[in-house]
Amino acid sequence: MGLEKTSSHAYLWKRTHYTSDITPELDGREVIIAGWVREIRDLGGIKFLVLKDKEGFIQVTIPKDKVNESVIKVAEDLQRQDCISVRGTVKKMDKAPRGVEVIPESIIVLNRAKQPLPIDITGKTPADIDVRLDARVLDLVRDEPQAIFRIRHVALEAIREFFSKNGFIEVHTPKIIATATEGGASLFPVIYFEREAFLAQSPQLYKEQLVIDFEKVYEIGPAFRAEKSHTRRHLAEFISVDIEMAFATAEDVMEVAERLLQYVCRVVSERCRKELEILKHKIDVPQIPFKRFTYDEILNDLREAGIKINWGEDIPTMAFRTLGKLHPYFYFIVDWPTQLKPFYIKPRDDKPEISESFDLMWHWVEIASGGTRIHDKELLIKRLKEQNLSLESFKYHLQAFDYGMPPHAGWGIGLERLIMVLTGIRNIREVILFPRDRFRLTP
RNA sequence: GCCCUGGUAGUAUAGUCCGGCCUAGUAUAGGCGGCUGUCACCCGCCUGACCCGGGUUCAAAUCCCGGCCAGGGCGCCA
Repeated sequence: MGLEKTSSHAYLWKRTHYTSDITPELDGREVIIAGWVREIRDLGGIKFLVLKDKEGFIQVTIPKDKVNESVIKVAEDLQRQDCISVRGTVKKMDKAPRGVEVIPESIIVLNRAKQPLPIDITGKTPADIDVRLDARVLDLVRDEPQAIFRIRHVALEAIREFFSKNGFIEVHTPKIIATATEGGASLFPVIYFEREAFLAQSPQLYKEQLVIDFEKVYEIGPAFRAEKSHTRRHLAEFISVDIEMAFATAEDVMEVAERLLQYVCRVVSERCRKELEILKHKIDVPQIPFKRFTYDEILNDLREAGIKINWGEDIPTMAFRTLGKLHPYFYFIVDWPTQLKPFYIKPRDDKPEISESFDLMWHWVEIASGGTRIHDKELLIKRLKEQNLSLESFKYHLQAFDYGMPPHAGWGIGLERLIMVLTGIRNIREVILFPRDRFRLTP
C-alpha cells in the first residue's frame, strides 16, 4: 500500500481522539487514534500494542479470532516506532492499563521505522548520552525527555505569565552584533556580508538601553559563548532569561528573581505531577526571601571549611561545591568586589571597591547573576577605560546615556540551569533539545 | 588551553590489572518458530562485536606508542 493512497484518503487515518481521551466511559465507541508503536507483546492468539501519541499511551489489543484478516496481516509486520493510525472500538477492560483498550477494525501504516533502532525507546536498556544525542530525534520520544521538555514548556509558560502580571514587556534584541558586549568573554565570529560580526553572548547592552523606552523589559533568547568549557553545566548555545528594570536597584531585582523562582517552582510542581513522577523528582517550593550572604561572609564560611580565598579573588568551583553542602537551597551572594564584575555594574557609593551585584545560587550552581547598573555616563566611561575597553566600540551604547537613562538594575538566568533544578537532571545537555558544546555541533 | 578516564554486536555490559583456558560470556534489540490477557510476557533456535594504525611476543580484546572518538573535571561562566 503506497503512501499516496493513504495520504489522499486522509479521512481514513485522521484521529478522532488522543490516547488520553480514551477512557472506560467511551466503552463501545468507534474511534481513530494515531501515533507510534512503543512496544509489542505477541502472545500468539492475542497481541498487545502500546501506542504513543503526544498525550500519552493506549493499549491496542488484537485477539486473533475477533478481528478481521487484514488487521492481523498488518499487525504481524508492525515494529517499534512505526507510525500508524488505528480505527477501532473502545473496550472497557479491567485487565488493561488504565482499564481501557482499543480493539482495531483497521490499522494503517503511515510510515515504518528502520530496525533495529539505534537506541531502546522504552528505556529498558539505556544508552550513553553521546549515542542518544546522535539519534536525538528518536531519543526524544522516550518518556524521560518527554517529561523534561514538558516541564521546560510549563516553566517558560510560568515565566511569561509572571513577567506579564508584573508589568514587563517581552523584547527581542539582535543576536548578530558588531562588538563584544562585556569584553573578555569569547565570542563566536561570523561573516556578516563583507564584515566580521559576532554572536551575542548576552542581551546586556540592548536591554539596558530599552529601559528608557519600556522601563521593564524581559527577553528569553539564545546566548552564545565560545568558552571551551566541557562540563555538565555548560553549553556553547543556551537560552538566557534576562530582565532589566528602570528605577530599580539590585535589591529590587533580587526580589523579582526570588518571587519568579518561587512562582515557577510552584507552577511546575502543580502542573507537572505526572512528569515529575516519571523523573522521580520532587520540587521544593522555596520560601522567600532567599538568604543573602555577602561575599565577605562567604569567604569566612569557606575559611572555616578550610578553603582560603584572598579578598578580590573569584570563588573557584571546588569552593562552590563546598558552599552547596553548607547551603542546599536557593541563596544570593551579594556585595561582590567591583573588580570581579563587568564594567556596567555599579560600585557602591560609600565603598566603590564593592559593587551592587549578586549571584543567585542553587546549592553550588550559579543560576543567575545581576546587579544595579551604572546609569551615569561619565562613570561608565571611567569603568570602560579601567577595563581597557574601547570607547569607540561602545559608541552607540554610550549614546543611550545622553537620552535620560534612568537608574536601573537587572539580571540574567540560565534557563537550562533552572530546568536542571526543576527536573533534577544532572547533565545540562539532557534539558536542551539539540545541545551545542565544545565538541558537539550536530545534529 | 590544561588534567583524568574510557572505546568489546544496534544498545548496555563481562572479560583487560596478572597475555594463552576467548572458537569472546550475558542482557536487551533484530530474524525465525511456538504460545489467547500481556503490561521488562514467556519458551526454543539463529544473526551480530574486540575504534584505527604501528610495535613487543611463540601468542594481543588484554602490554607499549601514535591517532581518532567519547565521557568527566579545571580555568571561565548562566
